[in-house]
Amino acid sequence: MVISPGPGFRTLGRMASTPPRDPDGPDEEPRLVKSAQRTIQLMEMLGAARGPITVAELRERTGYPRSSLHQLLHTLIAMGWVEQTPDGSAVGVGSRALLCGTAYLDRDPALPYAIRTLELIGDATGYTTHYARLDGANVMYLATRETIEPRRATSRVGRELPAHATALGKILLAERSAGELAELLPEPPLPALTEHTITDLGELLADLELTRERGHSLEREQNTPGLGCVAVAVSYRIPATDAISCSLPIDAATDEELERVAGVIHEHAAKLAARLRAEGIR
Amino acid sequence: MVISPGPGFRTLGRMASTPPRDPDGPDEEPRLVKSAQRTIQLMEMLGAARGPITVAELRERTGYPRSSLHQLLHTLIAMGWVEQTPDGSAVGVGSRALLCGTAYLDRDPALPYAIRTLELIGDATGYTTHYARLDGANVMYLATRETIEPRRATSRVGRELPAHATALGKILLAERSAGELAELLPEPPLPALTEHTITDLGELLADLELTRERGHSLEREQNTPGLGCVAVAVSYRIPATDAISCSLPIDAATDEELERVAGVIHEHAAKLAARLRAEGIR
DNA sequence: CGAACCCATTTAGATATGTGGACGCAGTGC
DNA sequence: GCACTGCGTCCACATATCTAAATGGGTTCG
Repeated sequence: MVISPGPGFRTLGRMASTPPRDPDGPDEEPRLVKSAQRTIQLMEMLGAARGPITVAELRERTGYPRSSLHQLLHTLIAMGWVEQTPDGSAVGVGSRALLCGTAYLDRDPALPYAIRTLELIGDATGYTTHYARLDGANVMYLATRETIEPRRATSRVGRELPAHATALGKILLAERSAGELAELLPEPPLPALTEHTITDLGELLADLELTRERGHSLEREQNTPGLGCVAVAVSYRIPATDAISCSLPIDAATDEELERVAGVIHEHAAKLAARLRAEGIR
Repeated sequence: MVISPGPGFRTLGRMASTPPRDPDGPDEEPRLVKSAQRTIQLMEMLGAARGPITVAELRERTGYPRSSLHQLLHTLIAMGWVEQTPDGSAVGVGSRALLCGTAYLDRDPALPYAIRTLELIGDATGYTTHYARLDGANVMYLATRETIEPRRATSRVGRELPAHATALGKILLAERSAGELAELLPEPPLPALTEHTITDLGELLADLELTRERGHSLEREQNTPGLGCVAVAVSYRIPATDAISCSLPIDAATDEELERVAGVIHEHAAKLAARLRAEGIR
């Protein structure tokens, strides 16, 4: 029961009750559900961790009070979205989360076509091929067609890499206006994955301009030592959100070879886009 | 990192798989968080759907009041776990959920070894190979090594199929005692995926007995028309939770060929299990 | 052995959320 | 054009959750 205070004061606690929030964001969200937010944040934190992490560490990182955290974890464990290590000392993402997350792939009508295209490109070039989508400032791998030597480290479906450090990302960034880029990209300096990653914004913009003229994007060891990449956008949306790439061992990544591979990808990507448009997939 | 399959759970959570719908019993639920439960149930419902579904349909299936559902959806959309179709009329699983869910795969120390084993078996047999784990009454596919002709329909990582309808599931069920099976399996009749699926419990138990004697499990068109399967357990846990299978076109699935393939899987599965035990992966 | 510490759980009061109904809008059928 | 229907949003109260502090069990160290 709340005693309504004197004149002028009708707030219950809504104004003063934003302790752990961005004080800079002036845009008030239309009342998000705190428990739901925390639930999701917990899952994301568990997902971002290398392996199982202890409850104490979770508490530290989230700042949630002990009892609140325990209640949430109990709920998530009961539902199979969080699992405990056999000794019960640490927690990690559970199998139900995998089941649900991969449903994202099923939902995507473009993917079956994309996968077929990857097969064709893989056969034609002999290199590992990827299909990815721009997700904020990152690219997310949606499908992979490995060659004999699997490079699991970088290719797993569902993984994200910074867009500016990948050929896939750069061809997609090249479709955006300067304003969109400013909103999309993180504050410089851009994070570096290798010593070749472009970290300077001006340099990136110049590279994007070259990419636009060229029609495909290139990258040499900018995200993974020993690998080079060439990517082409799949234009079934404007701006394009999806792209296809081939990864080459750095020794094979000569200008001529990259050019040749780019041609192959271009051809298949154009056919794929035409097919998607024709199927009404937007 | 161990899925606790039914029994074997420890202190924290009780099994509470359903929404709060039985107030009659002596419910000693350790107070699950309602918003968190709903959040997860929403995600699971979205994940189980074929594609995007309308809010109205969600409301029908969940029974949540309109305003509550909208608040939750807003929260989930703001966090990227739910996405709206371009016209805003329907919702589906978002990309962040994929990112988080696939982290389950990264967390599993056995998987890198398993993937290498799949490559070897795939090369040796020429068939599509799967690595899967028992998850309740289902098997969950954790890794796949496709051959040229991808059978995406059944093989996607993260998907689950009823254990009794798959070779992978049957070899794992064969490791369980009658009591465990009774707890694990759904009420008969067992759900059928094809006309060949075993739906009778007695028949299944007889098949499991044969499987035990044989050392590997067999299946012909019990889950997918046109496909047969043979599977062997990976014994690095007791009872085994993981298994490896090969899928053969039904025409190729003669007794002799299945026997030959089983031998190959057996050999590699034994090596894999030995390696996992030696690495201290339990 | 005991003190100090860390942790999961419990509790009661302080907040945040859930709920049903009201409202305005848009599409539909007559 | 109008009533009807279904939807998303808003509101205020009833309810559920969150929080901080207290509790009790376990482990570590001197």
